[in-house]
Amino acid sequence: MSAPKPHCYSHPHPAVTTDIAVFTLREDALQLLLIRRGNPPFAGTWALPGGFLDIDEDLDACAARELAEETGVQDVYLEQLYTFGTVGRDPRERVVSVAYFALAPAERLAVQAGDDAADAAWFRLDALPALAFDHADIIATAHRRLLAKLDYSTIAFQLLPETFTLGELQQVYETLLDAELDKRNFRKWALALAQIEATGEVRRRGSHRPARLYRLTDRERVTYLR
Amino acid sequence: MSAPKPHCYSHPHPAVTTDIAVFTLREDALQLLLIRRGNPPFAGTWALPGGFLDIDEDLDACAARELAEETGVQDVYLEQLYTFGTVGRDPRERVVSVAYFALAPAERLAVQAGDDAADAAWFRLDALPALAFDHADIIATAHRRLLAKLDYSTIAFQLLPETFTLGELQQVYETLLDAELDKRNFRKWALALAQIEATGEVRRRGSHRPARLYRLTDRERVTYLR
DNA sequence: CCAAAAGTGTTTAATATACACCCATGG
DNA sequence: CCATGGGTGTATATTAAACACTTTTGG
Repeated sequence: MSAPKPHCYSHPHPAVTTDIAVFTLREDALQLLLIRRGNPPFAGTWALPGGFLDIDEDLDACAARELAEETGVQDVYLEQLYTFGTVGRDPRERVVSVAYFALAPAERLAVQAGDDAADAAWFRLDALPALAFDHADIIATAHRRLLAKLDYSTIAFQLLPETFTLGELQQVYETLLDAELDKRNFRKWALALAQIEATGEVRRRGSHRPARLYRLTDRERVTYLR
Repeated sequence: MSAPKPHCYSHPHPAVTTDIAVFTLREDALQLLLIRRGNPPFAGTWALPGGFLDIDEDLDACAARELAEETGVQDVYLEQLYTFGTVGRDPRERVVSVAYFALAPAERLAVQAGDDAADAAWFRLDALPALAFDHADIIATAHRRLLAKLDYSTIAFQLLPETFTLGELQQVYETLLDAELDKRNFRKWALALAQIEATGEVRRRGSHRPARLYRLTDRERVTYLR
């Protein structure tokens, strides 16, 4: 039943995996992408997408590949989060997992279960199911990091499509911070960052004044403030 | 010549190591602890202390153990930094290194080469020797993180002994920031943090007014500001 | 008495917060 | 014409920065 084991070392080696916490904003809520595990351990349980590092593959590449294979999600903002390696976190063998977190606008996310995953779906962060391994810890760490980075980086812009209105940007911050912000102060702040510029276009949506569209000046780049 | 290789897996596993960047303040400069490698690869070259993860050992424990074994340094503030896993960063085999950074007051550091290390010594951060592997990258990342954390945490207090004067605290910040700070503003800020309290004792050193001693209220704890 | 670091407040500038009305559109 | 979200400025409060002299000690 067991496969041949041709990869031998003079001292024991842990396995190395990546796990990815992908956040997006859907239905005015912060949501997280999970897969339902198709194989043991924890078969049938929801988990972060992720998997084993190929021996000739960089860590970032592994995260991007596993995410694409298991969920169909590609070309998102990916950032290394923290490495989880507690003994016993995986019942099969010693596994050290390099966790990533990812952000993407909901528009760009065509999710489809693949590969190892029986299913892939979005969950509101405030209504997560039971999770495999220590993935609840990883998610908590990722969420903390995301909130901390709001204060001193432009990371939240990664949750918006290429062009967006100031109202949409404000909604992103309001959802993430779970707080209402003053419209005039927010706009002053956002424009003073000098990270966005008007495209010159407007968006007409609904029966009200059209909204000016903006884009990042330094496209797809997260910059640090202060 | 080669050892037996009794540890076999059905797919190839990278090796996992920890490397530790220990900072201290000595001679009014930020200094880093390096070891001279005793064995290939890079035998004779300076490198960060570190080594292979034991299969039943947590990552933090590995960092603490390797640091103690190779340099004699114990009981320092240790924090996971970033995981470096570029293919080819170690010529022997695929190695993923979970890097840590550490801070300690110079007083507590009785450095002695051990184990794998032919020598252990402090280097000013602005005068580092050639380094093994990608350790120059790790050090640069650690230094960036240290400076970033100055702004929003009490991490710098880890570079001071249990009791210290406000003048010493100011020197820590001035050295790290490479800038002069206003004494009155600095003291106002430090006391407003509500992280330190006067011990009631004073220190007499040199022919001038004795300085009040302070300690952290929440001892050995790094807190986040703002 | 001299040198050296410790200790102490006030004024000014910069930044952040509070707050209310008109605009342009679709239906 | 009305409902809806877009767009705009000023006054106040808070926080940060600039700045100089007296104190205590050892030698």
